[in-house]
Amino acid sequence: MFIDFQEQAEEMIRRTGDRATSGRVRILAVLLAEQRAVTHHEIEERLSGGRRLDRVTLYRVLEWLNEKCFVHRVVSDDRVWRFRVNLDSHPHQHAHFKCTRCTTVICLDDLKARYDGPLPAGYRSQEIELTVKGLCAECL
Amino acid sequence: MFIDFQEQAEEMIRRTGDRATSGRVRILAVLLAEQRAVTHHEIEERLSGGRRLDRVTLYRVLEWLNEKCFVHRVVSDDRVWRFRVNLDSHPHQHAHFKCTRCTTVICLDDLKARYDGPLPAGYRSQEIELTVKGLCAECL
DNA sequence: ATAGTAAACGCAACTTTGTTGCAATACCAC
DNA sequence: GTGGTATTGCAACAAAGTTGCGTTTACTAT
Repeated sequence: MFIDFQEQAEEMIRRTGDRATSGRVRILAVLLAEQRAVTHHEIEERLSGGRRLDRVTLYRVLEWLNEKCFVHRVVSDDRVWRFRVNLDSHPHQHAHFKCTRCTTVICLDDLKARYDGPLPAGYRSQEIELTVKGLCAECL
Repeated sequence: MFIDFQEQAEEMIRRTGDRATSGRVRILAVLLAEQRAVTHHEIEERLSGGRRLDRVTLYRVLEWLNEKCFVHRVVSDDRVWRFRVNLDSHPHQHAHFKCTRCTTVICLDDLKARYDGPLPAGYRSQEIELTVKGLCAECL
């Protein structure tokens, strides 16, 4: 098990063959340390300590991490993307839970989102997005 | 069955007791005529014929229609809200299909979105949002 | 260790989507 | 028709994300 997320992040990034820049390492480390889907804004806050990192760079790194399948995007009704690391034991196809009070998003790993119902003729399903909205333990 | 959506829209609105303004009638008529969830932008286009209608008014009318349960919002990963009329036979809790090529959104009325799996202890589910993404018959 | 080079980055400006405050207008009741 | 108030239109703002371009940085080859 990795204790140092920074180190783990760097190793993951190097394996892609692309450059292990300080921005990529720091951002992925933040995501690895987090247990839930975090917004662009939340990542920015957690990075505020070290060297300045531009908003745009953060957007581009997140897009890159998504391409490399290190993270996945979570959509929400507040029109803000959230990002979460894909651990090995974390399949891409799964549901999310969003608390309607504190807006925290977690992944429901236990469940593989499924849709077995009928689609109109000629339609083909590629991916499922399932969000359960409600109250988390803190807000209940 | 109503042939004139304008007329149907006006009647629906009058029953609320609120004012039947031309904006509300026209917007609801557009939504009644449509068989799918449409974006703010698409509604604007369909209204371009008549008198000028401000963007802001459109936003406010859509919010009002949502409050009155005449329409419901559909979330999507392009961060754009879509709106669809709630016909009587159209329960609020249902799934949506979004074509990944033409971005058209339809409602999967046959299916009542359900999530029976486990939530973490202390969590309570209020609402489900299920979107099936794939290719529609036109784009396949 | 050093230099060359392409990939990333930072900055500034822009776009899209949606919101707010306030004065002007248009519904509806009378 | 007249008047009061719910809506509207305008202008300005806000948040989230994107694009273009010159500068810096990380890797590669020496």
